[in-house]
Formats: sequence, C-alpha cells, structure tokens
Amino acid sequence: MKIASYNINGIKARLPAVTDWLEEAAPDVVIFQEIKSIDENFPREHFEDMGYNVETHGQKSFNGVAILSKLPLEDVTRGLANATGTGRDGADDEEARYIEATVVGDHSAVRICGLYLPNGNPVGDEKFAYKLRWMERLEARAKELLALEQPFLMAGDYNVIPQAEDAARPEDWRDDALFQPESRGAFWRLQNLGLTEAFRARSQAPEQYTYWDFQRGAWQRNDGIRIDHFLLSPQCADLLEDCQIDKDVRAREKPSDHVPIWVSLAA
DNA sequence: ATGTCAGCCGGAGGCTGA
Repeated sequence: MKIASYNINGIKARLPAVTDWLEEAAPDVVIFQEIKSIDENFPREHFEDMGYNVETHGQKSFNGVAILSKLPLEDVTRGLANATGTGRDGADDEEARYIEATVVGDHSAVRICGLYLPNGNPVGDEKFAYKLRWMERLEARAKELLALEQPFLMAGDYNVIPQAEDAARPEDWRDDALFQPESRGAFWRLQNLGLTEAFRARSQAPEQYTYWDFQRGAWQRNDGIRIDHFLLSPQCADLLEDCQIDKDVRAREKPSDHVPIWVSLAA
C-alpha cells in the first residue's frame, strides 16, 4: 500500500499539477494539506473519476486537509481531540488541520492521520503558543492510538525541521518557529513514544528536503528544508518497505512550494 | 535584492498567511 502526503498550497491553483503527479505516482492513499477550500468547492468528482474515495475537512481561504483513497475509507473523523479529551470543538480546533480515516488493505488495516501543523511564527507570539498546544494535543491523540496496538501513521506538514541537517542553511532558521527547541522537542517526544520517523528510518542522506520557499530563488539554490514527515506506530513500522520524496515535482509548471513524500507499506 | 504565491474582497490592488 502506497501512502503519500502532499501540501498542495491551494487546490484551485494546483489541480493540473496535482492531477499529473497523481497519475504518475498512483498512490493508493494520499493526504493533502492546505487545500484552501471549503468542502463544497473541493473538486471531489474530479478525483472520484480518477478512482479515489474523497473525504475533506476544509475551511474558507486557509488550511484544509483531505484524504483520497482507492480503497474504502472507514470511520472518518475531522478535527483533533484536545489534550483533556473533552471534545473536538474547542477554540484550539477551529482551524481545519486534521483528519483521520481507516484504510483496509489486503493484509492489514491502517489508521491514517493527516495533519497540517500550525506554522507558529512569529516566535513569542500567541501563534507560537498555539503551535505548541497543537503539538500537545497531537501527542495526546498519539497516546490514545498507541494504546490500541494497531498500525497507524501520523503524516503531513509538521512545520518542524527536526535537525540542522534537515535545512540547507540552518542558521537562517535559528529564530523561526519551525526550528525552535520547543517545536523540535515536541517532535522528538512523539518519536520517544515509540513512533518511527519513516524517512530517517530509511535514509541518512543529506540535503533531503520537502519544501523550498517561493522567494529568493530558494529552489534554484536548493535552499530547502525537510518539514513533511511520516511517523509510524510500531505495528505500522513493521510494515514499512520504502519512504521517498518526489523532489522533481518542484521543478514543474506552477508547482506548490512543497513536494510529495510517500511510504510503501506491506499492508 | 522587500527577489513569491494563493485567496479574499470586489471589481483594482491591497491585505493576510506562509
């Protein structure tokens, strides 16, 4: 089972690019971030015609996530439960950043958690505190799912640069929310629960990025960062076959600032 | 190099977010 994640930065502007990539990469499942669309305006039928079941969690103008799957999607939930478990409709969950669904493969069912983590800039602002609270809520959800001892993965745009080697110019990110010790620490805490970061489990290669800013010729200078990640539960990590970044997509016409990343599971 | 892009409102281009 091939599962991809792609921050598309607006479905309206990206439909041709996304369609071309989807036809080539042919993932069984793909999670999108930043669809920047309400559910009613998402081109559901376009993707259904390509053989995908479509579940969206959108909002006007910003954010928005979706799961597309060639296999049936079960038990779809939208939003992230807060750390105290009192509900999914709190003030910290107003933005459309999280969706879950179960995909049943030939051998194993996998719970897919698609996420678009808050950017958090500027540091010191309420936005940074919101990012850290969001990561606490994600950790709480990870603990709930781990207790079930089933295959699951949490994937998407984490807006976290895990280590200095995950940035071409780490010194440029020293004061940025994506590279703060608190942001990175929260990301390590997820892994310390027992989640496996799929890309680094497969490769220690340097200069492996998933995002290049539109500004300052970042792509042309390969001034990128690795911020799109797959975290796998132990039962899911046992199924991991491969994890790769579709870097070439960034060089095409009208690209997103992110590129797809995907895992292949024996599921 | 303040050198980009997308979406919104509103009917141009300024604002927001990234």
